[in-house]
This record gives sequence, C-alpha cells and structure tokens, in this order.
Amino acid sequence: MDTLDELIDKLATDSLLKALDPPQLEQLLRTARRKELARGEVIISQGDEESDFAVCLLAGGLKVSMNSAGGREIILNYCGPGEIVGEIAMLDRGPRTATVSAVGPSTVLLLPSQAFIDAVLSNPASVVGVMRELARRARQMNLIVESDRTFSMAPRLARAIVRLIDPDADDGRLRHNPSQSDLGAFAGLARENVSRLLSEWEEQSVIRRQGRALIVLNADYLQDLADFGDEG
Amino acid sequence: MDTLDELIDKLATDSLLKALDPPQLEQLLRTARRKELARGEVIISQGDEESDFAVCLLAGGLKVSMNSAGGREIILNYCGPGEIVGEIAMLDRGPRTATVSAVGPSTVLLLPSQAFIDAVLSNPASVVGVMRELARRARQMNLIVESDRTFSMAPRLARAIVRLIDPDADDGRLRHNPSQSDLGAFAGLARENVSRLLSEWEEQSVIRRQGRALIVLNADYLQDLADFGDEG
DNA sequence: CTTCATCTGTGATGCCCGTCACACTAGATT
DNA sequence: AATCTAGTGTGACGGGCATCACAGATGAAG
Repeated sequence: MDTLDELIDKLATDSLLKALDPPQLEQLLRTARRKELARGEVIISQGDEESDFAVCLLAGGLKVSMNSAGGREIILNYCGPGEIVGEIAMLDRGPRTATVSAVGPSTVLLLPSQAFIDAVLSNPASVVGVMRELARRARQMNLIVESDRTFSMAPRLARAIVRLIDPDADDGRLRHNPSQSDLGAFAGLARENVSRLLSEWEEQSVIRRQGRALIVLNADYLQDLADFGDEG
Repeated sequence: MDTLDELIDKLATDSLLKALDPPQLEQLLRTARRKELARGEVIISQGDEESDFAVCLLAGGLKVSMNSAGGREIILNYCGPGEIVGEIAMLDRGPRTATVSAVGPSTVLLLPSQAFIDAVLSNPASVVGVMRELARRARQMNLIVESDRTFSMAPRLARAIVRLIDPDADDGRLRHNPSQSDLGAFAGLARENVSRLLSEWEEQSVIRRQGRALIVLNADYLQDLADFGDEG
C-alpha cells in the first residue's frame, strides 16, 4: 500500500481537494476506503439513492455517463488520476444523476460525505477553492449545452476530441482510447457519422490512425472548429 | 429604501444565500449596491472580464442567455426574486459565460465577490448549504444536456414550459410572459415549431391562451412528456 | 384612430443526421 | 490456426426539424 504522501502527490492540481491543506487532506484520505476496479466495473449507478460518498481516482480512468430514455448512452465526462467525481449527489444528497464506471483497471478512494465536509470546515480557506472548482464545472456544462444547441456534427466531435487529447503526451494521443461509439456518445452523434468524419479528417491530415487509436496532428484546426463551428 | 429585514425576507428559500445566518447576511447585503433595471437592460455581458460580483434579484425577473455563433440566442434560465445569478464567474474569476438582462422593470443587488467570500468564511456552517446549492445547479444542467440529446421537440418544449409555471399562482400561469421566440430559445427549437406545438396542445386542452399569455391546464401531461418523452 | 413594430400561424422546401443493413477488420480466446 | 466478439467503413433511406416566405393579429405610441 502506498503511503499517504504518494497519494497526495497524485491529486490533480485542479481537483476539488487541491484547496485543502496537507494535514486536512491526510485526515480525509485516511478515512477513505480504497478500492480496485476492473475494466467496465461500475462504482456509482445512476438513480442510486445512497449517495453519501464521492470518488477520488488514483490510477486508471473513469467514465461518467447517463443511460437515457431509448437506451442511448450519453458520456458526460472522462476523468484521469487525481480527479473527483460523484460530488453532486454527495453534496446535495439527491439520487445519483449519472453512472461512473472504469474504462480500464483503476484504483479509487471512496470519500465519505461527512469526512469531506469535516475537512472543508476544518480549513475555511479551502472553501474558496472548492467553490471555484464547482463553478468551473458549471462553466463547462454551459459550453456543452451551447455546443449541442448551435453546432453541427463536425464542431461537436472536434470539441469532444480536443477534450480528450492527452496533456501528458507530446504527440496528440488521446486519453482512455475511446472507440467510435464512445466518441459518438461523448459528442452526441451517431457512431456511423463519427466514422465518416474521422475518415474525412484523416484525408486532410488533421488526424492519423495508429491501429485503432487516434493521433491528433492538427489540434489547432479542431480547436477552431470547436470554438467557431463550420462557418468561422 | 426598504429595510434590510424586508430584503432578507425576499430571499428565496433555495438561494445561494439561504445558508447564511441573519447577521452575516445583513453584513453582506449592507455592502451591496442596489440598482434599478429597465426592461431589457443588461446587467452582465457575456465575455466580460471584470466579473467580480454576483447579482441578487429583489424584484422583477432576469433572463440568463448566451448569444452563440450564428446569432442564435440560447436562454439558459429565468430567475425570480430572491435568486442569485452570475456566481460562476464571480467564484472562478473567469470571463462571464452568459448575458443577464431584465425581462421587466427589476431591482437587483450587486454582491461584491470579496464580500460574499467573507460572509461565507465568517460562518463556516453555511459552506455546506452553498456547496449544496452549487451542486443542485450542476444537476439541473445535466438534465438539460440529457434532454437536448435524447428528446424531440415536444418533450423539450414541455420541459421548458413546466420550468416556467408560476409556483405562486393557483392557475397554470407562466412566469415572465415569454414569447414564442423566448420559449424556442429556452427549449432549443425554432419559433415556428413552438407555434405549431402550442396550437396542437391547445386542441387537446393541455393549455389555454389568454391573449398572448399561456395557461397550463394539464401540467401532469407536460410533466410526463418532459420526463419520459413521446414514447413513454 | 392610425401607424408601426412585434408577435403569431401555416404552408412549402430541403437537408442534416439518425437508422438500417451488411461487409470487413482486428484483437482476444481456446 | 480457428473462432468469436467488438469495433469499423460505407451506402441507401427517411424523418424531423430548421429555414424561408408571407399573411394576419396584436398592442404600443403618436
């Protein structure tokens, strides 16, 4: 088992926990139960009423999705190590709004609601950081709604891909190796059209394929598409 | 000028401020500048970088909207007295994500960022309530994304209308007297189709028209549509 | 009352994109 | 290697919904 110091190092800099001081953080993490997840394993189920914990990802990857009417999957977000998910229901005690599952073998910490609240309360200065992080998420959701409403397929897929570019890799590799179906569920379009768009972009050398994986060659092009649509 | 007590009474029970104790609240409101808005007047502009305040509505109504590429308006929310808007940018100091304007003559308080943070810090117990409220908003945005992605026109419009039913009125009157264009921008569909759907619903006595205003006769029907789509 | 801007009703047109169908590919498993 | 399952490529089709066009209605302002 890792030491707590190692765990703390892993926390992403923009995590909901970044605002906590090391002593508070250590206290919080000590109360957390650690869990290993297999690929595809579900840690939070949409609709679940017992929502008294959040999940902190230590290693691997998580997928946040809703299975909506008609059986269609909507992927809201992908998470990497250090990120927190499940805090909406943990904070407002409502039913879980989404399902969280592992995209590969993963290690998570289960943070009990009360422990999280205690940690924040014991260090009031951290409140600002927590609120800031919650605000950042709201901002991102606003962008998604705008994107859904006004943009056609290409810009929406572009935005999804840009969000998935691995910041730790020098080449334009994507995180979490999404399939075309995943990209479709993430961007809100049919898998077949993902296929067609990717072929088109490969022609134009915007992307490249390495086996099944995508490499983004021209991130600026995709970013432009994501920001301004096909017109601009 | 009203007394502070009167102002405090006006705060909605689920406001971002509900968690503050009266002394803190009074302190906060005392630092706030009061402002009168004419119909259509803009109090927050999308893209604005000076985002160091939130807005608390005392009287009237506010519209939160984004003007997206292509000149299309997207209405994200309508607010009534006691509600707070503009807290995303206030908290994370990023540019304003949306424009806020008055749907009629309104009175607002401008809450300086620092004063809000001070108020929260001076009463740590309020933190839980503030976080809960932020979480509630995130939850609502999730629903909107789901709705946009999976539902056809009718359920989306139904959801928009249900959100606008005036809780203070016994009949099914709507708040803010939205035009068909407004309803379209709120639900994410073309104005012409709003017109067609409303006519259809009037036939079925789901709604009634009073001059230009809408009266909801069968809220359950609309709620069902909003929850389960046309299929269910 | 008249005028003018804004809102509303309704048909015609077209196209974006989801769905269906089916062949093909590539890792996984034995 | 043989098989199997999940993923991919591509055409054809059709429907839902945006857009265009214009007429009628309504109400605010003079």
